[in-house]
Amino acid sequence: MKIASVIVDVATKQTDRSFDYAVPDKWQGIIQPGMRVIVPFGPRKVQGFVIGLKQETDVKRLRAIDEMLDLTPVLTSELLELGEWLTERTLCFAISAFQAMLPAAMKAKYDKEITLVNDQAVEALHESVRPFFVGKNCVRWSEVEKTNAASFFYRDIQKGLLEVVYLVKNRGNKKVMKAIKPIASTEELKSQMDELSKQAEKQKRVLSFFVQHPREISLKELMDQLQITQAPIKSLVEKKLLKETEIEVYRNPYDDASFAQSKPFTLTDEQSKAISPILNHIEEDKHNVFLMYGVTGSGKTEVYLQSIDKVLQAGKEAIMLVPEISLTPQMVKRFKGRFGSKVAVLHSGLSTGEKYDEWRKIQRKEVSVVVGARSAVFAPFKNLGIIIIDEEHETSYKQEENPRYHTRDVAIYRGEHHQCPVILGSATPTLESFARAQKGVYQLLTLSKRMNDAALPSVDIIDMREELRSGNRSMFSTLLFEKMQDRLQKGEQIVLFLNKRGHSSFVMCRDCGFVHSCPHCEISLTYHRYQNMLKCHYCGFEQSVHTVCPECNSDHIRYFGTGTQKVEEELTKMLPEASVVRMDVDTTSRKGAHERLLNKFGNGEAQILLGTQMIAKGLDFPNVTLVGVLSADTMLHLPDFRAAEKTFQLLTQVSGRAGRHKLPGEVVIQTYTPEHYSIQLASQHDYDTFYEQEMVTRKLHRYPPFYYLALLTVSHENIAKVVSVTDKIGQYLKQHLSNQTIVLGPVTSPIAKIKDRYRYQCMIKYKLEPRLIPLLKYILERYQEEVQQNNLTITIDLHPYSMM
DNA sequence: AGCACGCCGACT
DNA sequence: GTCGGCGTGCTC
Repeated sequence: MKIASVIVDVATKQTDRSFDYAVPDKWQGIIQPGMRVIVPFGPRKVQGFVIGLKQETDVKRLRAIDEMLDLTPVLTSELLELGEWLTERTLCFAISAFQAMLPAAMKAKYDKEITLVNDQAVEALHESVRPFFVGKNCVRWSEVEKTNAASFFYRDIQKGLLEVVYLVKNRGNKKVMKAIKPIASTEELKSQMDELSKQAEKQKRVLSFFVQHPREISLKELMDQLQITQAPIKSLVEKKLLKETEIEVYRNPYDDASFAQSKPFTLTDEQSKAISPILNHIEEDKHNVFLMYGVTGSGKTEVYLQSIDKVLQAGKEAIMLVPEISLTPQMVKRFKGRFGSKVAVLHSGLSTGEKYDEWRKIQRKEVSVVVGARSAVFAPFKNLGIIIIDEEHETSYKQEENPRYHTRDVAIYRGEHHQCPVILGSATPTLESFARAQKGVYQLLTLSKRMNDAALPSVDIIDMREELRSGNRSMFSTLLFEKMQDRLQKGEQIVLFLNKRGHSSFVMCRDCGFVHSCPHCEISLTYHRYQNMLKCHYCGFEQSVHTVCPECNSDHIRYFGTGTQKVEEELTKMLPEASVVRMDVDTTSRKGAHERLLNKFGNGEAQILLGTQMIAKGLDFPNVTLVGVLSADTMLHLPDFRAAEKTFQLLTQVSGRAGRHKLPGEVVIQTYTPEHYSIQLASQHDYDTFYEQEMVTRKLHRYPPFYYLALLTVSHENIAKVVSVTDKIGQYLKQHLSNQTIVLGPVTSPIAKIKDRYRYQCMIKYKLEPRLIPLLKYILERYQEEVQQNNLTITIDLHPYSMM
């Protein structure tokens, strides 16, 4: 095969196809589909993926592959096919699909180097260029860019004094260690040993070591073991008896030794009943999707663990997906405890290099279980036996950038390919999944009882309007405050939940109603007390706080709404004896902060854990007996048809943090809309009724699971442009789609402007619309010119999770 | 996306 | 007559 089809790393519509390259003779039979290569592309060099090999091409001026980046393919044939499927299904570029399947470390970085053609050229260089070449003959372009000498460089390049060299670099990569191995036979080593002079005592020791252990060993280890320095080893290397090599070492974010072995539990009757169809499917290599609907604390994890165990016994591999694993070191502990070094962990808390190392372990077949977040669904296993998605309803399973895929869809694709079961687990399944289970598309498995016969916590709903009327203006209701005092006295722990970070949600002038909003985004600024700044949570804009209103000069500036910072302040005032751990994006952004904060709470140093979304899931602390939800309605009023569902899920998940062990748990939910069914039903732990009721609403308003959705968003700096383009697209869709399909809009996005760009959208609701994808593709092509020239962007999200 | 090429106005 | 601005089109 002399010709390779390559997808190049240039994410544009025009280059979203394969380009043919000649395979140099030296790589004939070595280059395979799924490998990364460096190819010349126009005047520069880019990274690319080989997607196929062939003998012939119509291309007249073939160029040759420049470099091979991999010795074995990084994408298996299954993943190459999956990439194609993703491209089609999410309307993304092929290159984006491939890159999403690999760790970020494998993405190329580009740079240029400017080199001197010859030494004499220095004299002729422009005077502002010459200083760069003192004592060296090449300069990084990135260095030049920082200065204003760029144009003089161009001139000298044109004059032929300088030359441009394009570089393609692999990012942070393998970490290697020096190692030593014998290259002579054991006999030879022995005889050489005798020939050494008496003074070469240390060299003898080294040789005798390799006679006994004729294997590769790291230099450091060898030196430690024999209590010697590098010198004697070096001499032996020079004598060509030993060889210095490099071995790949893994950065080990989780030290395997530190995980206590955990033994399988005996399953309850309910668990055994749930697991048996899964085990059957594993035995018979059969694909099916199971929805494991189990209340919080019902022991879903143990079912996962034992299913995976079965898969490993069958010599196959397992993928375990969790929403965001850095949140649950507890989960990692359980998996490492059960499966030890067979487990790789992939999540956002790891550095680029660490992620790459974990990925390499999978590729090199050194592990057979992966525990990880969304992207771990692409783990390059070849013999998959099961895929499990825990907390199936979590929104983080949907990628909100290209390719906009849902982990569940990818998991099912791979499950079909490998003929293995896929398990979706949740206490509050998405309506889509539960409806499919009801229809028999998925097989429903139910766990209705908590482990250890623990009761579900009792829930009190507090009407905050009543509190206000009776004169309580604090953010804690009387009941919640009393209960908090009680727990502190008993030495038990409290979790407080509020899904708003920062201090206040908006700042308003009470005289004229002026609200501080971001000049680049149509959204109010949030006050951050710590830095005493107003911040935009969308674009990062910051400004200092005015003491007088910029509109009317009044000094009646008030801070409305409550964020985690404000609650923390209030807590230290009202309960000075309690130690509080605050967890939100602001306190957990630094690496390892997450785990540190959780440990502080876990080992009892703090009594109160206060946090946003991120503390709602997966945490399991036996001493927590009270959970307070400070404001249950913040989510309910978002412009999102899933608002009720998300509220229900969140309240149920948060409540589930209480009383998971011996001590009974209590939950206090504070709200301004206590009558809302999602709040009422969450307090009664009644998913089934919630499902019924929410389905009625969805049917009425023609939302999923009754209809599929597609969201098309157009953005541009000029509002008139956005409106006219969106309008044209809307018209076109309305004309060409079936009359059962509903095209809504164009309307402004929920956030009308982000980073100085106006945003309009069309929503498409459809049941059966085979022409939708071709039509959307056509639209993208049709507006390609404008996209390129005018900086217009069109984003299409098929099956969106967020309407923003 | 980059990058070259080419056309046009402003200047030595 | 030359430099540098930016619109246009191509990359196997």
